[in-house]
Amino acid sequence: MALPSSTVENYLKAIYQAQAAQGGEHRLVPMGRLAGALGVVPGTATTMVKTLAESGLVDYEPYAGVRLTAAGEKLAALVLRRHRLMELFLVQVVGMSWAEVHDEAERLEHAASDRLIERIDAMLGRPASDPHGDPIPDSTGSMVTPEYQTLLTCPLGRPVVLTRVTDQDAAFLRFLESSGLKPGQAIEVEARNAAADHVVVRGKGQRRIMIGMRAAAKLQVTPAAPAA
Amino acid sequence: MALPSSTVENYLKAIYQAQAAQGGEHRLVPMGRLAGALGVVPGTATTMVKTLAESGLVDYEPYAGVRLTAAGEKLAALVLRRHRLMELFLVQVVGMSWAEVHDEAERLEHAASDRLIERIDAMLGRPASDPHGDPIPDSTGSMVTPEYQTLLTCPLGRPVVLTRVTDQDAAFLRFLESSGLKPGQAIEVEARNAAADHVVVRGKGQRRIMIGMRAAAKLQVTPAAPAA
DNA sequence: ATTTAAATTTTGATAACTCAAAATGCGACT
DNA sequence: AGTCGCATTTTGAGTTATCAAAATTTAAAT
Repeated sequence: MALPSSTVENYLKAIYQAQAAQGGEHRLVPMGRLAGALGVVPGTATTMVKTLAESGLVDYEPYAGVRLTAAGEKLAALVLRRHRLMELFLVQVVGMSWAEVHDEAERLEHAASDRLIERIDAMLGRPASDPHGDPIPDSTGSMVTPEYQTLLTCPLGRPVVLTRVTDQDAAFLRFLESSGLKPGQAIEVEARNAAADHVVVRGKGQRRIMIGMRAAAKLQVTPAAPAA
Repeated sequence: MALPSSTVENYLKAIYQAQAAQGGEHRLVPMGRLAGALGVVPGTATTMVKTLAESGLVDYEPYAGVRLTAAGEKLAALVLRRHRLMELFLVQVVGMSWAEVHDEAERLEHAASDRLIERIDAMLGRPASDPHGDPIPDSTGSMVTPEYQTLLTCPLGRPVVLTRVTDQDAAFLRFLESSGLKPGQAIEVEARNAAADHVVVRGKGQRRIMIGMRAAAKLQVTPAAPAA
């Protein structure tokens, strides 16, 4: 079996992420959603998915959707591993900004050899997560995906740490950065106002920030570690 | 005009390097040679070259060969720039070995953005040459290609510095490395023996090495700088 | 139970790149 | 000058990935 083309890698990655976004491990991803995520028309996605199914990488149920097999899931996880290690490398070693590494990694992930990825992994000290807080699968393709609370669900007035940002849009990331909201930052949710559709956050030692609820749902937090 | 595909970039690079290898700037590269360099059958090269000619990147003379236009030459030089900066980066920053970076850079050169390349260039201090001693074009695509002597043409018994190695074969490079023959090394050609088809070299403070003349022609040197 | 709206699949084309093998042109050698 | 051999080009076909638009299926609404 030949190496998967970068198109195949992108389909697997998109299916993986759509499955994760839907919560259900075993839930089928509808074609329309997949096509949208990949920027192709639905007919194209149908065609490609049928060939992926023939390769044993996905299960395809006509008119219902698609889901990764164990083999497909492993491959997808390895693509994610390359992507996330590359992002962290670009930030920590090359000094690129948090906001601009996603697109770069999107292309480099298909070109980097296993050897290079292994080197980067070692160089960075086998990191557990990338600059957005997304977990990095290990070289066997297994990954722990902790469940975090979001700014919408965490307790009010309690210190928490911003842990993960589940959006790669550069403009959004630049906004967060300019507001001091990067993973690792200690923060506190001061108030939520459903009517105004916003959440009030304060970064430790920073000024108050108001964020729409749609955006707030993308910021995941963990309870602040008690002082040692 | 859309970005050139990596296929187009590879054709331009191969034509550039074939022209350089032929010495003549304006000499035509025959189709057979080009096809061989790219690992395709001659008919494929003919077809591609005709489309490159339509894009104004090359001049094509049927049955005679192909040559880069000014536009094609600039593009080729920028591909070479990405390749060579990437190689140097992989060696100096990532710590990969001299012998293994060529293939890696061969793929990364098509995926790296201008922004990343600029960052790498700055990070490395605007280097003039890559780990093999090949000159790195600047961001406008212009490059100075100094003419060096080789182990076959330099004076005997005179101290020189190994400056450039014009072969990317990993096994050959590993041999050179294990013999202490990397660019920058001070050496001296002790003898040449045409009948035996070999050259005797001694690295400063190292043991004597015999190299076949074919290989010796690929090692370029400059006169050793007089002690300051 | 029909009808209808939306999603999905199918069909027919296209673009980029490639090969195998037949046809052609070019230069060299008698 | 004529022919022979080799390089090159042409032809026909295949692969991968895509789109537009027609046909179909499913599920929801009346």
